[in-house]
Amino acid sequence: MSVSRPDSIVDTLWLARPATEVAPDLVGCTLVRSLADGCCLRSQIVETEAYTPTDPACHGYRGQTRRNAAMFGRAGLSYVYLIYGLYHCFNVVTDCPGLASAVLIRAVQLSHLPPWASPKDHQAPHRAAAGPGKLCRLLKIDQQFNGAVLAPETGLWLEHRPTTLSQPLVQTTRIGLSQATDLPWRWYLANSPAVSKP
DNA sequence: ACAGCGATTTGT
DNA sequence: CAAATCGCTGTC
Repeated sequence: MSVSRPDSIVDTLWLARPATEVAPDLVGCTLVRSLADGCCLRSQIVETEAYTPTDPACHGYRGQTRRNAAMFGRAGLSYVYLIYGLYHCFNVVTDCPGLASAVLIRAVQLSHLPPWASPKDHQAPHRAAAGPGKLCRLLKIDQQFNGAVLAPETGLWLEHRPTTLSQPLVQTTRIGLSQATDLPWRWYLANSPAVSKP
């Protein structure tokens, strides 16, 4: 008899592929955040971007530093970094150890907002986690998760998506970059109100 | 050392 | 459109 945890992604093999293959497959997956007080937040990933070792826009493109070390780790780790000194961005590490490869989670949609969501979030609930910095703030994802394993034990993990997506997947260019702006490595769920920039 | 800038968000 | 504000990068 094994303890049933059928939905959590214990196996990380499917993440050990190039970020450009994993990124579209992460759309539609559930991102779960469980907090020490027992509060559990479930959200659907609606927008992702891929970053690869040969990609000038990738943080690891110019080699490993203390900040980006996690993205050189094994698939299934989380890479969290601070942007503009005040927002965190959350990535799922992919591909083989030694390769700087990750998928940025740009937007999620929550079924229920947590108590600490702002009044503005409640006015437009589907926009509350529309953006990489906003979703980290809302899900309380910060540097403590940098390099952490994505698993129920750490309080942050993935669950498989349904076999068929509710909407078609759209592939476009990435957002906010000054380099490699032409690579079509952004994916999002068509018609989703939770996407950072439809 | 130090200036400049970024996978962002918000308010003017 | 500018501010907020930390860490990495290139240059002096």
